[in-house]
Amino acid sequence: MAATLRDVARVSGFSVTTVSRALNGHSDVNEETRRRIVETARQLNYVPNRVAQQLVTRKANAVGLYSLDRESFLNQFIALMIGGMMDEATNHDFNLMLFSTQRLKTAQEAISQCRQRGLGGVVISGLRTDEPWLDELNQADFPIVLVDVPVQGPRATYVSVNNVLGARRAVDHLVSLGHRTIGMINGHSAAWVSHQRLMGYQEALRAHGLEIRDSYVYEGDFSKESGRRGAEHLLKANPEITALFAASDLMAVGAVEQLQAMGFSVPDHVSVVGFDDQDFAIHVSPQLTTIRQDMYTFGRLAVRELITMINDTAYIPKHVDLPCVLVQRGSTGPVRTMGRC
Amino acid sequence: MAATLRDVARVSGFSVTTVSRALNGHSDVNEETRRRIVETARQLNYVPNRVAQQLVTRKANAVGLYSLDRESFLNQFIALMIGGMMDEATNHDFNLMLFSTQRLKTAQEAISQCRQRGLGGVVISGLRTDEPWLDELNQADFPIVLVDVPVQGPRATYVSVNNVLGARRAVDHLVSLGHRTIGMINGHSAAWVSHQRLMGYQEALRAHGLEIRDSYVYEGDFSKESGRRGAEHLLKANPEITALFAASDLMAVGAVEQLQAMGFSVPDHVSVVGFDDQDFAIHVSPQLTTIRQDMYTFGRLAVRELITMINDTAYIPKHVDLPCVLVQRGSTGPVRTMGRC
DNA sequence: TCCATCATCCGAAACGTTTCGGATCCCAAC
DNA sequence: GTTGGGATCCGAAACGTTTCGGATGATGGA
Repeated sequence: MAATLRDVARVSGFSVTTVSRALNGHSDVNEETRRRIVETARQLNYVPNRVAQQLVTRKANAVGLYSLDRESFLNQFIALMIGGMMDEATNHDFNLMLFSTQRLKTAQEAISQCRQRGLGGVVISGLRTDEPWLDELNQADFPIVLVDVPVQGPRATYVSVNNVLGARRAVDHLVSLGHRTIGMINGHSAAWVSHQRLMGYQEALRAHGLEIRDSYVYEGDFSKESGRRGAEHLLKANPEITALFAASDLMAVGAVEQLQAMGFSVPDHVSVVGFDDQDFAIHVSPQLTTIRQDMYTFGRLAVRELITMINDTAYIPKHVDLPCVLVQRGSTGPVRTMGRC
Repeated sequence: MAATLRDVARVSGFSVTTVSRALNGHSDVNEETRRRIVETARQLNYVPNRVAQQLVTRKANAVGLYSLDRESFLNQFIALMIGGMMDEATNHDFNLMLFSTQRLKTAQEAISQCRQRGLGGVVISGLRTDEPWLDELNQADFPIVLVDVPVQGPRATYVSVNNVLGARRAVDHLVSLGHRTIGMINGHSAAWVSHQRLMGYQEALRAHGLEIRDSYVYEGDFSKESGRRGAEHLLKANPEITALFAASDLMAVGAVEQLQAMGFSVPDHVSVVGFDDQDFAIHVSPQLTTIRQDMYTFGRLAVRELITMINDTAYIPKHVDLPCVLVQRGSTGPVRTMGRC
């Protein structure tokens, strides 16, 4: 069907070897013959068979991506991240092959699937920290980049937003508005980011000389409903709270709705800041003050690190830690010094 | 490095041929020898090299996916759709290879890229109807499934939500609530879905014996801002309008915001129904009545059609047209017979 | 004249599979 | 005893590349 290297050789009158070397820009081929070979290749509409190339060079110019489940709450983020990965990969003339995390039983299985396909490396997203086989990963001999799950080895690393910093910025913002009693609605503890965000929250409180109370922290699960419950529980148990920091926009929106249902005005009575800056943050009322993660850049950096690893066997991968910024909108405001209601 | 078929042959004492046939479940191999071969394969940790397999069988068990740009307004949909594609592909033991639509110049280029990789077919999403090379696609000799762009050929088809039906359902719903003067905020005309939704809107009006007026239709561009402008323009020009149908949730949200800013209550004064059922539809106030498209199923069906085409050369691909349903929420209500305000 | 060097080209092996076309052996039927 | 046929196995070619290790001929210097 499609023209092969042999066809080009036959038509142009040179050997397969010479045609290959001509087309690949090697130096030991006369400029005139190269010209003729390139010409007949064009005429025959020749395109190299990458599968055959891959078999002999053992380079796929492609990486794997495990993703797209266990993270419904981040759906739109995934799209942005994949977009960034795609662009970075395309810049390096790489392609992306998608796998489902669904049926994944062990880390070895993921690596093995990629090896079968001849892929150079893999980025895995959507893992939980309590995954039993996480430890295998850091000593794997196959380039791996994890997303939002800490791991470090000679051929493995991870990318993440600086969650500690993000949480600190959220609290800093609230403190700068005069808030002194700040509650937190956290995500579930199986997510690494939950620990980090709690840490940032506590660091910030400490830095401002504020007291850290366990009763000010509610453990949710990133869902809107848990944000609702968190707000209700925190404000009933601690009526002095004037601001809430939620570890996700979804929970923040739930909290706002619950507060409004309880008769509080946001931000007049209680300020709320979220985390993520998802689409809907600007569609709710009031618009959500939140911490923005740049998932596009995130994806780019993940793939960049991976490709660097692939191209340079000696390269020791570094942890990529992305800054995030506060986006100030309508859900936060100065504390009411007169007390509430 | 990794064990090869030859290794298994050497260790087990059989020929490469027999090992291959044993492992692939062919009938002309003794059960006892098969057992021994499988055993040594397990011991050697043998996994078949799919690249080599692919080279000889010319089956990649993988399809391409062009996507992930030109459709920022549908970001989260893409994630759901890819999720569906992944699952369907995985069920057939297929993989998905991602490409960027960004640098795509011609249809031939897409097909050629996939061919190089040995892929069996491709699904392309995010095209515009005014793409100059759309016509090439329907007579391609390479299995193609388009998303939301009509094309039909021996090896090409498209999947789409039944936009006409969806729009009709939206209008039916409004009419059943007593509305008789219904405006529409449409998307830009470069999108095929815009034409379809307008058609459905008009069909429904006709079916209910209502007048079709051009002045009741505003052409937006799917953005929130254009929804805002649409609502303002339509209600200023036609104060008798009591309901709006927007061709996207984003425009619907914009319309609601604008209406509220103009002093109208939604749904007491004006009802609004959207299209898509995006995440944020339940986070806005009032929650959005809208037409839900099931993008997950959408992705599954796209890939199913493609794989059927790949596996059966004689199969004539069918247009897949997904039903969509009305989700009734707070943004629509009975018309106020007493007039507005 | 001879030898070294250089530019240019090519044959053949290799990558790891699948599969075509036998080969071998054994047993039953004639 | 011959034949036929089934069960079981294997050698070798093929898929479309890349690349190692030369081969060839021309050129220039000694």
